[in-house]
Amino acid sequence: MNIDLPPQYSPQSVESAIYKKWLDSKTFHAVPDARADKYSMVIPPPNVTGALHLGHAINGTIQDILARYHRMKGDNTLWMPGIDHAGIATQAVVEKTIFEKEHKTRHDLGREELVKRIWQWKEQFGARILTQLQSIGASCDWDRTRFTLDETCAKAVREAFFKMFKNGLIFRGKRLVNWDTHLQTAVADDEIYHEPVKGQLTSIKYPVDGSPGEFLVVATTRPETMLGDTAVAVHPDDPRYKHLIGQHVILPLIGRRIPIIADGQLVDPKFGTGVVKVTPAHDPNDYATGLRHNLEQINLLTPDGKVNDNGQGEFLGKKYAYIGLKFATAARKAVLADLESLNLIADKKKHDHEVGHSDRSKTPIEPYLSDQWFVRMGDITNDNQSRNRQGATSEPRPSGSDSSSANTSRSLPDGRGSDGVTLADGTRVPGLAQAAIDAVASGRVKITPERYAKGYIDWLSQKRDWCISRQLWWGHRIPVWTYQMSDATVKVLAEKGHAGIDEKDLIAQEAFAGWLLLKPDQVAVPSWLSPQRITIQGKHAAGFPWPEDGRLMICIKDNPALEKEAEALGFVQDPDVLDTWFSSALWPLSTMGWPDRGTSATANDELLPYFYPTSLLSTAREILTLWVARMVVFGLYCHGDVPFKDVYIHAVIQDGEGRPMKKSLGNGVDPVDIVASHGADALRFTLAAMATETQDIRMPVVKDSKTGINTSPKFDLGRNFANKIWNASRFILGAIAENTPQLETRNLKLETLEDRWILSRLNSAIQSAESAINAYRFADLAESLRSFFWTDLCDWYLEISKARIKAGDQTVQQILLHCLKTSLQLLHPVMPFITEELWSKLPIENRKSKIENLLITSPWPPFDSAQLDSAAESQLSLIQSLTSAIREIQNRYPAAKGKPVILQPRNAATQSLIEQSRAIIESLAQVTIQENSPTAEKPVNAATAVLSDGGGVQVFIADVIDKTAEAAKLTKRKAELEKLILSAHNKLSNESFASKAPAHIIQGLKDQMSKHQEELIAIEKNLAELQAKT
RNA sequence: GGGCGUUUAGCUCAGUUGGUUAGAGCGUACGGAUCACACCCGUAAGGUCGCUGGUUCGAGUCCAGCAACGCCCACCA
Repeated sequence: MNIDLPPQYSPQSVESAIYKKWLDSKTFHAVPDARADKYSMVIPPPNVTGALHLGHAINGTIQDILARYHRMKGDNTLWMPGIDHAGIATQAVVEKTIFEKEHKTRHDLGREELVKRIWQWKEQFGARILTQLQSIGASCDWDRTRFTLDETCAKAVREAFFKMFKNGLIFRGKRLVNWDTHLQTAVADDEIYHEPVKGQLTSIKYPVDGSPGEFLVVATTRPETMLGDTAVAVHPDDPRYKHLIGQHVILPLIGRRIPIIADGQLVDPKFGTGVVKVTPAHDPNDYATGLRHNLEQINLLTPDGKVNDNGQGEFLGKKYAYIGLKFATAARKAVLADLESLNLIADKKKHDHEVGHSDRSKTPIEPYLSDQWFVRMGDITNDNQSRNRQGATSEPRPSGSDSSSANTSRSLPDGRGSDGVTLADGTRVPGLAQAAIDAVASGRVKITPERYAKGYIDWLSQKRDWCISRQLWWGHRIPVWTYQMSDATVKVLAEKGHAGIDEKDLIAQEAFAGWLLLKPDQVAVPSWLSPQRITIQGKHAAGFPWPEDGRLMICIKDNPALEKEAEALGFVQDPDVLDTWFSSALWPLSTMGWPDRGTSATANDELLPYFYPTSLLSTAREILTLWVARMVVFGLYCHGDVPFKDVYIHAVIQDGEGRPMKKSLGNGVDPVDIVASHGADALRFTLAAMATETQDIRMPVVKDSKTGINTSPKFDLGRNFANKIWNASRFILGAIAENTPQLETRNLKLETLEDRWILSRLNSAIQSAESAINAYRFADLAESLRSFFWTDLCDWYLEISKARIKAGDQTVQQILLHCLKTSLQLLHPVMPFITEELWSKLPIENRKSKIENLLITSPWPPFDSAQLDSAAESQLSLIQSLTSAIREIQNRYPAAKGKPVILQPRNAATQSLIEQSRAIIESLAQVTIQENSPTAEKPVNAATAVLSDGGGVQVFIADVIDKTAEAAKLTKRKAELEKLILSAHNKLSNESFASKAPAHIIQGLKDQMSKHQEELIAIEKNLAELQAKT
C-alpha cells in the first residue's frame, strides 16, 4: 500500500479530531437495552475548584481502560461523569477571589448574593476539569454529566435526608466541634492537620477552698481556657490528692467554686503535676469528662474566636475581664499576666505539642460548643438505660464533629419498641455502620487490593456518628425549619407531657406540619413525645420538639407551600448546609436518578434498575472511609443494594523522593502539560505501566530548564512506545496490498514457523491482557502489550519476515495485517488515540465513513487456544538464542563481522532444527553458516559461544580471537558453571532432598546439571586449547 | 501508641501456591546512519533480594525479632 505517514507520531495533530469522532459516534452514550452484559462505573466526582492532577489522570486512565475494554467486549457500558460542589473548598476559593478583587467579605455580600456569585464562578470554571479529562481520552457519557448540587442530585439529597429524619437517624446535638474561627465554620476531623507548635506548659496554682495556703497545681498549655474551668480532676488512686477529692477549689480570676473530682480516664498521674483542669466547653477530653461527671459547660468563645461575656469574674475582691480579646493570643497573654501578678504561676516550661489546624484556612482550630446535625451510624437499641449507661462509662469520643457517644441518649430512634434500622430492601440491621461492615465482610463488596478492607472495617467499627452540618452557604441547605418555643412550653414538654392528643390521628394526617404550624402551642403537650420525642411523620414533613434549645424542628420535603406557611408562622430554616460528603455518598444513586428510576422522562431510559449496582468504583485510598463507606451505607439504606460490586484502590503517585505531589512543594507534574508534550496515549501508557498494587509509586520529577515546567522522564516510556507503534504500523501498511484479505483464523493451518510462532504469541498476549484487566493489574497489562508488540512482533517477526515481505509473499501480508489489527484492538483501551488513528488506515472493507468501523466499537479479539503452538515457540527460541550468540561474538570481535560461522550442535535433532531455520538465522545475524554438524571441528583461534539451553550448540567463528579476553571470558564462565554444578551436586546427593523433593524438581535439576556439565567440558576444552597455543 | 504497607540492579518497579542460573523498562558502556522507527537497532556490564535468627531437603517468597522509610487512625492536660 502507498501510505503517506510521517516517520514520527504527532499526537497533537490527531487527538482532538479523534475525540470528536468518538463524540459524534455517540459511543460513550449508554442507554439501557436488552443486553444482560453490562458494565457501569461512576466517576469519583472531582472538585469543581479542581484542576486535573496525576491522581485524576491515573484513576481516569484506569477507568477508561475498563470502560473501553468492556465496550469492546460487547457489554453495555456506562461511565457516569460529574463534578462535586466541594462546599468548603469552593466557597473558600470564591470568597478569597471576591475579597482580593472587591475587598468584600461574605457578610458584606449576604447569603443570596454569595451563592449567586459561586454559581457564576461554577458556570465559568466548573467544566475545566471535565475538558481536561476529555483531553486524556476519558470515554464518559458526557450527556449524563451530573453536578452534586444540580436538581437531580438535590432531589436525592432531600429524599435521603427526609427518610433518615423520619426514621430518627438524623439527630441534633450540642457538640464540641472543631471550629475554624477564620471561616467561622465547623470542620470535620479529617479536614484538620496537626502542626507542631513551640508552646509552654504553665503550672497554675488553684487555691483549695477552705484550706488557706493549700493549692492544687494544674499544668496547661492553654491557660486562657481556665476561664471556663468547671472542675479540677485527679487520679482516684493518687495518694497525693486522695484526701481532696470531693472538696473544691476557687478558680483564680473568675472566683468560681469548682469541685475536685476523681477521674481515672482523664488523668495520668505521671504527667505534669497529676492534676488536670477541666474545661468541658473547650477541650474534647474535658468535654467527655464533663459528661461523665455532669459538669457545667461554659462556653467562652464568640464565633470569630474572641472571648465572650463569660470571660469575666471576681477573685480576691478584684474584678477581671477578658471580653473581646482573641482567645488563644491576647486573652492568653492577659490571663498569664494577671496570674503572674497574683503570684499563682508555679512553673513555666517549654513544651512542644501538636495543634490542630484547619486544612482550609490554615488557622488553628478551636474546640467549640455548637449545635450540629448528625447521622446516627451506630447500632440502635431501644434500651434507654443501657444507652445511658454506655454514654456515661464507655470510652467517649467527643473530639471533633463526628463524635457521638454522649449523645446516644438524645438520639431519636423511630423504633417505638423495635431496635435497629430497616434498609430499603426490608432487611433489619443493628445500625447503618454495621450494614456497611457486613457488605464488605461478606464479600458483597470486594475491595482490591484486599488489604484495604481491613481499614474500611476498622473505621466503620468505631460506629462514630457523622456530623453532617456545615456552617457554610455553598451546599445543600438543611431542609429543617425551627420554631422557637416559649420557655413555659419547653418546661411543660420537658417535664410533663400530655395525654390529650392521639398519635395515630396525627400520623394519619397527610402533613403533620400543617397541624403543627396551625397549632404550634399544642406541640408542647403530647405525652408520647417523651421519651421518644418523635412526633409526627407525614409524606412531606416530619418533626420533633427539641427542649434542649427550646425549638421545634420540622423537616419539610419538596413542599414549597408548606415551607412558606411555616415561615409565615415564624419557623426559620436552619442556616447550615450539609457536609459535601452527604451528597457524594448518594452519588451512585443520584446520578442514576434515585429516587426515580432514571434521570430522563422517557421510560426506556431507566438507568437505576439497569445500571445499579455499578460494577466498579475506582478511587484513592484516602477516601475509602469518608466516601466509599458512606456510599455503601446510603446504597443499602436508600435503595437496598450496595452501590458497587468491586472497589479498586489505586496507588498514589509521589515524587522521586517519596513525597506526595503538592502545590506547596512545587513537585507536581501537570498531566495537561504531559498531554501537550508527550500526548495523551503516552501519559496513559506510562500511568498504566506504573499502576502496580503497591500503595505508593514514585515518579522522579525534573524541571525543564527552558519552560520551567515539571515533567518526568517516565513519560518517555509511553511516548517511545507510541512512536514504535506508529512506525511499525507504517511499515506494515507499506508492506501489504490494499486488497489483502483478512486472515481466516478458524481451522488455520500455517506452514511457516515464524507465522505459527507469532500467532501463538499473539494469542498469549490476548490471554494475558484479559486476565490482567480482570485482575486490575494494569502494570502487567501494559507490560504484556509492550513486550508482545515491541519484542515479539517488531524485533523478531518483522525482522524475520523482511525477506518474504520484499518478495511479496501473500501469507505474510495476511499475518501482518492480522497482527496489526489485533494489536491495535488490544492496545486501544490503554492507548486509544493512536490506535484509532491507525485503525482508520487499515485496508479493511467497508471501513470508510461508517461509524461501526471505528476501532472503539470493534469487538475485543477472542482468545483462541488452538493457535498456541509450543513447538513453534521452542524452535523460535532456539533461533533467538543462536542469533544472539552469534551477534554477541560479532560485538565482542568486530573482526568477526562478515566471517562465516560454524555450528556444532549436540545432536542430529538439533542439527536438523537449525538446518530448517538456517535462512532465518543467517539473515538475522547477517552471517553465513559454513557448517552445521555435531562433528564440526573447531577452527583455529576461533571465538566461541556455547548455548547452555536450546540444544547445547557451540558457535565458532575462526581467526578473530583476542586470546587474553577470550581466556578471561571463558574462565569467568567456567567458575560460574563449577559453582552451579557443585550446588546441584550437593543437593542431589542430599538424601533428604532425594527422598522429599518432588520428582519433576529432581529431574529438572539433573537435566540442568548435565547441560552445565556439557557446557563446562566444552569450555574447559576451549580454554585448554587456548592456553596450549599461548 | 494502634493499624496498614514498603525495603530486590544506579533509578522506577515485577517476581503467582516455597523448587532448576532472580526479571523488565530507564540509565550506563561498547558497536551501528541497514531501504519502519536514533522517540531506533544490536550487544554487554550491573543484584551476598534491608539486617539477624528460625521453619524446611530447599527461602527473594513462610515465621519471629530488629532497622529505615511511608500512609491511615488515635493521643499528647
